[in-house]
Amino acid sequence: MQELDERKRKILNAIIRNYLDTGEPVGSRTISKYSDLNLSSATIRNEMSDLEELGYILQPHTSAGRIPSDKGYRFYVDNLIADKDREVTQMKEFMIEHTERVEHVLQQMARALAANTNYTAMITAPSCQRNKVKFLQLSQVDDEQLLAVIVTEGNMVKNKMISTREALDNETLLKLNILLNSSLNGLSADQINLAAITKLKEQAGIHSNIVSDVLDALAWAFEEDEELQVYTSGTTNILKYPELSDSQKASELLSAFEEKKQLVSLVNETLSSGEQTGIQVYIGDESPIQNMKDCSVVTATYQIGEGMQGTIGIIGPKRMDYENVMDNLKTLKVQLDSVFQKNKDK
Amino acid sequence: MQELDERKRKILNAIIRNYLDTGEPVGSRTISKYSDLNLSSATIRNEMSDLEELGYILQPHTSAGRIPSDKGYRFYVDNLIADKDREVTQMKEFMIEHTERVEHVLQQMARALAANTNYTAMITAPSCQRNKVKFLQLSQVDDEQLLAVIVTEGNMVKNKMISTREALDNETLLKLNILLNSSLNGLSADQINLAAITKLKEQAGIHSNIVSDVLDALAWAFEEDEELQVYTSGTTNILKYPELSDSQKASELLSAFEEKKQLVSLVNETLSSGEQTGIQVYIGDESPIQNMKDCSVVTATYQIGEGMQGTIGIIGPKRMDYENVMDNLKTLKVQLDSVFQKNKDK
DNA sequence: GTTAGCACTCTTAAAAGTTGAGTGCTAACA
DNA sequence: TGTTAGCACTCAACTTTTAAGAGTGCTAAC
Repeated sequence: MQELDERKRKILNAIIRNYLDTGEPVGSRTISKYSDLNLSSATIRNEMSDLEELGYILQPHTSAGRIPSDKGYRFYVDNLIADKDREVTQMKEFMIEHTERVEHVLQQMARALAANTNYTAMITAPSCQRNKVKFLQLSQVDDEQLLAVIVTEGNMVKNKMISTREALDNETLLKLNILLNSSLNGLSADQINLAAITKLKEQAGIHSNIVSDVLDALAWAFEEDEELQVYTSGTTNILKYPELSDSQKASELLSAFEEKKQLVSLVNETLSSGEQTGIQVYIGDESPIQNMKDCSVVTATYQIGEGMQGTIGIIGPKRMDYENVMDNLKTLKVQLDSVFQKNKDK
Repeated sequence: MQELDERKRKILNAIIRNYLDTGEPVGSRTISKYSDLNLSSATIRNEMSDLEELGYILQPHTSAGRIPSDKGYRFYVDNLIADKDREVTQMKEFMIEHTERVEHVLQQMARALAANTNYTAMITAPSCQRNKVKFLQLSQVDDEQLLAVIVTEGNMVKNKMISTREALDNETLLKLNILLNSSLNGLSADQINLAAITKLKEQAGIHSNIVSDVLDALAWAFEEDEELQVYTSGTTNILKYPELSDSQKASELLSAFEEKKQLVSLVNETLSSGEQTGIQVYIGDESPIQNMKDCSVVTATYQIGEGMQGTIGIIGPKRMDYENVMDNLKTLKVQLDSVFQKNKDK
């Protein structure tokens, strides 16, 4: 029924674990001694030969040990990792009791994650696509400029300058603010449709052009959010792994981290994967980002009610410590969930 | 009178220019053929021997060509670079006509600079140390949270959440806003002294604790500004230069770029150097950042009236194209000056 | 089915040899 | 006195050789 019997699984497991440790191809003798199978190296060799034929492991060259193939890693991730109960990590101390700027929390998280794992960490701010406006305010900053401040449910603060022909008087401003708040509060981006906009403009009367600008600002804020808010940390960690640190590959990878836009496709892929509760693992070519074909990427989404969600990701060599990484991600995911939940309850 | 006669200067110049091109030690024969001095390699050798004794050039090992020493580069930068008139670069197109968020402008600038030079670029936002408050507003975001929005003269927007025990009514909020604006507008950080604070609190009456929080927020905003607002681009460019791209050095440098805090000392050094109009060049050990002892750093400050200023920097190998870099910086400096000036005039 | 043994392969590291750019020095020249 | 040609010498970098070691596949015996 199964492609791999118990013994083959044990051997594959042993090979991969060993390779994760050392980064060196692992030979039959090593397994024979290391594992609790009590088999001679010759027997292991036979099994390895089978495993290679089945595509789970491969030889970098004749008469070298074996290394896991992408398929091998995949099997490992799917079947061989024990789902061990995770303890609370020291990350907890980064949790902020009082409401702080979300951006800082995320940057801290990324830092902790990178330090914990020795790989590269990325975190995106919760996507605002279906996020709700909590508070909105226009202020006259100087004669020709209005400042629009937008606060979302998740306590993200956005602001945008709006140029105007001339200053508005206080009363008008007050009215506009009341109007905007009463009309838009509690609405998410996709709830602000044409009908709502038309009605709003109608009510604004001669100031409908300002309303227009505010809506633009709103759209811009949401959009910017989705495109750019990616926090990374530990990008230089990849230099620690010889298989990634040659000039060519390292440069490509680091550029991808610097130009955060590229990371967005990773996020989109993760978000749209349906697998929203668990953890996503992309091994080698499975990754949506071409530059990362020599890496593995592990992602998780964290969620806040109402479909608002963000992504956490770890990028490292294929031989990353999947168990530890997945563990870390799970923990962080839970914590982020609860942080944002708390803020929301307040 | 001069330590170096005309011929030695020419030879030194030729050596450095050649080395900048190739990155390889340059030998006597090369100079003999390449320069317009019409001297045999033997003569050049004699001169080189002198130059070495004087400390301007050095040999990586016996029987290799010569490379410039830090002192050599220094002489080159100070004396040998022609101060050519710079044309308008394509950077102009990044100039934003309408008032946009400063952060974006700076990030764009950094990108352009890095692309232009093939080195790493950094730009700091104008320091707020002596920056003035232009506008300040408190808003009740929800029952327990106030949002303080601060806009400075340079159109930097800062915001900070303030937790309160209970919601304030509209009228109180209005009064507080008026009080804060009338008291603080036009003041710079160092003008908000104890006397001003005491008076302000007095006027705030029972809400003096909120005023306290606002002042904290203000201090925090200014502080954060100074510590973190550094935009970098092209960090991976250093991998293009073999002398910097070995794992060890590259990793140190890239970490410095990632942890932007380290770059702050560079800024402080530059700002406090007095040399406010021109361009500062740190060669090798001259750099205030230890990690950069194998690099050269070129910085410029741009200014906005009232002592508000920021820093632009280029980090690259010692054999960077100083002429081009200094040119780029000068151009950008002028343009930044004018952009901010324009915003201010508006 | 498992294991021991052996011949064979292939990488890696070290050693030895080769090359060539570049120097320093000396002696001759203008 | 400054310049140049010539030559012996040095040293990094490259190539080749050699040796060692890890690991395999296969066969034959248990």
